[in-house]
Amino acid sequence: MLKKQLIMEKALELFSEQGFEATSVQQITDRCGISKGAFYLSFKTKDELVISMVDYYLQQFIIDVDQVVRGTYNKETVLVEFYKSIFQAFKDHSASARVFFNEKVFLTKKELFHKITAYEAEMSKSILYMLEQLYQDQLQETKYDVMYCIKGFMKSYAELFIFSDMPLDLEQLAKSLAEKTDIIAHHTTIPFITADLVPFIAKPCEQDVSKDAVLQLLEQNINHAEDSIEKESIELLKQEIENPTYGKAIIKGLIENLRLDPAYHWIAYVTAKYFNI
Amino acid sequence: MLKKQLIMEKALELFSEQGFEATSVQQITDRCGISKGAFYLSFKTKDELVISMVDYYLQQFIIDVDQVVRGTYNKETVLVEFYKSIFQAFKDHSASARVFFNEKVFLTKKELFHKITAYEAEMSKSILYMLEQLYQDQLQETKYDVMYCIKGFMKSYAELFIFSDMPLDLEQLAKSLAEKTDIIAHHTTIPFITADLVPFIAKPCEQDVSKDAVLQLLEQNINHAEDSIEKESIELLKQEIENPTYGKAIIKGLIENLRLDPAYHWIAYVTAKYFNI
DNA sequence: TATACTAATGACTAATCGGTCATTTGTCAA
DNA sequence: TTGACAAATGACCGATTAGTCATTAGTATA
Repeated sequence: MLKKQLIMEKALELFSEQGFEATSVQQITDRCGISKGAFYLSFKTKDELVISMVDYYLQQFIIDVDQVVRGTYNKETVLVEFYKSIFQAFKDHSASARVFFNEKVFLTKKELFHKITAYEAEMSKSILYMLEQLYQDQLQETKYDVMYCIKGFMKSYAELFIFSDMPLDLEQLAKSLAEKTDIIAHHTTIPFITADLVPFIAKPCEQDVSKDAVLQLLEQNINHAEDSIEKESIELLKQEIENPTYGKAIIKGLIENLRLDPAYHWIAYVTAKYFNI
Repeated sequence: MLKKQLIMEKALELFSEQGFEATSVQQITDRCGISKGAFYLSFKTKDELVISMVDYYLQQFIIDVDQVVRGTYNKETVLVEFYKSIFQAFKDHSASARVFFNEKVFLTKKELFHKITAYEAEMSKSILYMLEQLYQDQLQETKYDVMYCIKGFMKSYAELFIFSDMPLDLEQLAKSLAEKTDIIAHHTTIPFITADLVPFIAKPCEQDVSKDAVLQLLEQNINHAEDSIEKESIELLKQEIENPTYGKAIIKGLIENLRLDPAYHWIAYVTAKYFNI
């Protein structure tokens, strides 16, 4: 498992320097200080490496954003905190941001394109949730437009982090974009993305978390679990899905058990969605 | 010359389907219905093809935007016209937009990265010019931020054109984004990109058009010219650069001669910049 | 020490790449 | 019809690729 992480990190470096197609497995293993054979013990193919990397790096990003959005109860600061966490992530992980967001190296591989699109849709949901909490009914007509503006701000200002390493005042940037977002939200009168357009924009990704998908995810991870608390929590959540027994409090507790370990963040996130918690 | 265009068009199709590195010269020539050898009669290397494509497709885009910005004198409509032309271009050339803007396939090749960055900087200049004309002194502190917002709107909404082919109301989109731009311009109070930050952001590209660069460009194209008017105009402009003689009117006239032929749009654009016309 | 097992190696293969060049094809004027 | 020239071809080359597998190194148990 540690080997996998090493490979993913070094591969990310190389991908961000040279791109995906231009980076050979040999180069990756050289930088890792391992043999080519060892690579194929961790990943069946080069493509599988990339798929794992997308999951590894984008899940973290989505989770961070969602936690800020759902964890900040102060309406005055939630927008600022949102932008701060986004750009802090761009700053800390500029290599993966460059590879996965700005380049869309993987545009061509259908499976990966859908994966990335699905993660982007997750982020859109978090943003929409934030807007609904902030502006409630004031934003009926224009909330999708405001969301698109936010994503545009992100894409545009991310350049500053991705293509240069000059010191930037994150706090000031977050304040500036929060103000812009608030201005747009309050003053926009001409929407473009209307409710009837949304179904066509919504990308081919699971709108809701399906029962089978969650069960499969839990199944996959039940064996990796070493800590007994986590193993038991996963086991119990699996049973709960197949045969609902406990109340919300217990379910939430089990999920929180998982959320404590970064390795289970994603499971916690998805399971919470399934149970609407 | 026609062969070159055929190759560039078919290559663009393949690049947008599979990406640059993943597309082989063989595939390109197969789709063109020519032999591999014939390819190398038109382009010395695969890289040279890509460089030519960047010039061919991005120049058109920059010129279109600049013409709208400088040609629309009605302050009420310039923003709407600007967005309409941008998204019309995205709609008409979604393949090249996908390849050159959204993917940055060429991020890794230094030369190409600088080229694309330079073209983007050209567009930024056009946008800034538009903002200065529209808002004049009202936008001292925040004009760079507004420009970044505009570029963000473009990047975000361009998705709709690039990743789906549903019919969209261009007029409505342009009006909606024009309103958003106007709102941002009027209400923003917290700038992020301040004047002292700009020199660091400005990318390593020729800030002003250098004399030698223009001379070289004219030199290169003097032989391609078939129409005698155009050949003569280029010749005279070259002499004018080396030895200023005529007044603005004559120079502008010579440039306009070139602007009439799409093949010389770019030369006209650059030369006009050199003479500050 | 001997045995059994897994982890790790790197030489190897078959395929594909960008690019070359001797050869063929097509098109003129003579 | 011939000869001269340019346009076009595709077999071929060396280099590189993703992926394999017989072999070796390392480690734990008996």
